[in-house]
Amino acid sequence: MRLVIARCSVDYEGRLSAHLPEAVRLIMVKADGCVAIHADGGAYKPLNWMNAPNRLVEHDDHWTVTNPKGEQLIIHLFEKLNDVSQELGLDPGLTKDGVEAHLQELLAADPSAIAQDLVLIRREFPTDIGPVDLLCRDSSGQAVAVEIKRRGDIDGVEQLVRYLERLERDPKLRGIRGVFVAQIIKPQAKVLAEARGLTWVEVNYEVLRGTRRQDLTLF
Amino acid sequence: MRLVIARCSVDYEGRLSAHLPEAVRLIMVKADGCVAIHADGGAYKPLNWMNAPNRLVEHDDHWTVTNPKGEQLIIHLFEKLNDVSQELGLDPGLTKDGVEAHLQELLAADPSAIAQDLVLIRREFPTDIGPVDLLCRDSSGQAVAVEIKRRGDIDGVEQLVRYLERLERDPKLRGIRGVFVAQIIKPQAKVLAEARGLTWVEVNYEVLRGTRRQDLTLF
DNA sequence: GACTCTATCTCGGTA
DNA sequence: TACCGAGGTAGAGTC
Repeated sequence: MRLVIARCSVDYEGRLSAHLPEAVRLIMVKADGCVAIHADGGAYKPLNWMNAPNRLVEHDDHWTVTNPKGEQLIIHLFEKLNDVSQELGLDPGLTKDGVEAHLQELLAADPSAIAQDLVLIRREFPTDIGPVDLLCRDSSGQAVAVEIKRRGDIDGVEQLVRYLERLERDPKLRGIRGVFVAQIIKPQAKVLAEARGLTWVEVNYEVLRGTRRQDLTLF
Repeated sequence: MRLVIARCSVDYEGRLSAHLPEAVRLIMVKADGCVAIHADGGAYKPLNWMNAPNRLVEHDDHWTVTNPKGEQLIIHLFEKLNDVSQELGLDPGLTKDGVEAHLQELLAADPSAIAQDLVLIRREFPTDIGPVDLLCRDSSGQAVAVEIKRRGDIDGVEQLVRYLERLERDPKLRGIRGVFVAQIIKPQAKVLAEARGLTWVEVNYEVLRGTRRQDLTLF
């Protein structure tokens, strides 16, 4: 990794045009070749960047970074205040807990957290436009498609509607209904879900995990 | 801005749990207090981070970063390889050109670029599931909802369909029709738009801007 | 390679 | 402040 602190101006031409007037900034060049230009504030997103793969050419007073799509970043350097290079080596990578996949695991293990009478048929039940998170049946034998999100947004409702359209064509699933499940569901998404004839349920990850742990320790 | 290159391990507890095993990484601390931990690859996104506002406490062998929501980042430092501090000063900021907002401005100023007989009623016309980009009328007095995208995708078509459903309920807008406008519309989106009874128009940003400039200089 | 979907999304706008 | 929508979304996984 190379870290250059310099007074510079930057121009990006690609999916849009963007210009940064002259100021002191950090230019970060990683081992994979990607370039990011950071100001001294404004969270982790750089002001401008170019992902790998790309070609970086250093001239006297400016650098050009070009990627295969023809997007281009031009960095004009007026004054270099610092220039450090350091090998970091490969990173072992991040492990996460508490994302949508975990929510899905917990609910698959115990669909009654969604509705008391639900029984799981399959996780990631395939349709020709992608897999439904959970396919269940209720006590009346009715098929139920469940879409799970960490945050319930309008997109998720649309996704479930698309799946239901497909699933309805399967004679074995005729009359299938949909449940939209998330930790928090936005008001718009609730309105849309109801307008589309779906029900929605908000669940709590911590409580679910707690319940599940109890289940596991009880037997 | 402070740049520390160190052998470290990192734990984040907050919206999820995340763990980084020991390795050499860049720790970036910006003037606003935000902290980001970068590996030497994987584009511009850090492995772990904590946005401002937060409180950073440095102990001998570890740092803790806590934000007001109770999220916490703990960085264990095993070996410091580099530690540079440099004032960058305030950044004048990025100027962009060619985003959806500009397209919307241009088309609001001259809806005839979409269809010759269109007259603007309102920009960002509100519905209970969000605002429609443009609400217009045509020469026959018919209401027309316009959804504008930089890139015309299936999502945008569905968005417009949702708005039309809502708008149709307003007696003053009964019979409203929809036009989907973008610089480039994907074939799938064109097909879906037509299937949903919408018309679509591809517009050219450069030409629009040119036309508008001409308008302005002509009078 | 194209498509799909998640995200500690980030970021800006607005009520 | 919270909510909503755009993004050069990025990044991961799948087909």
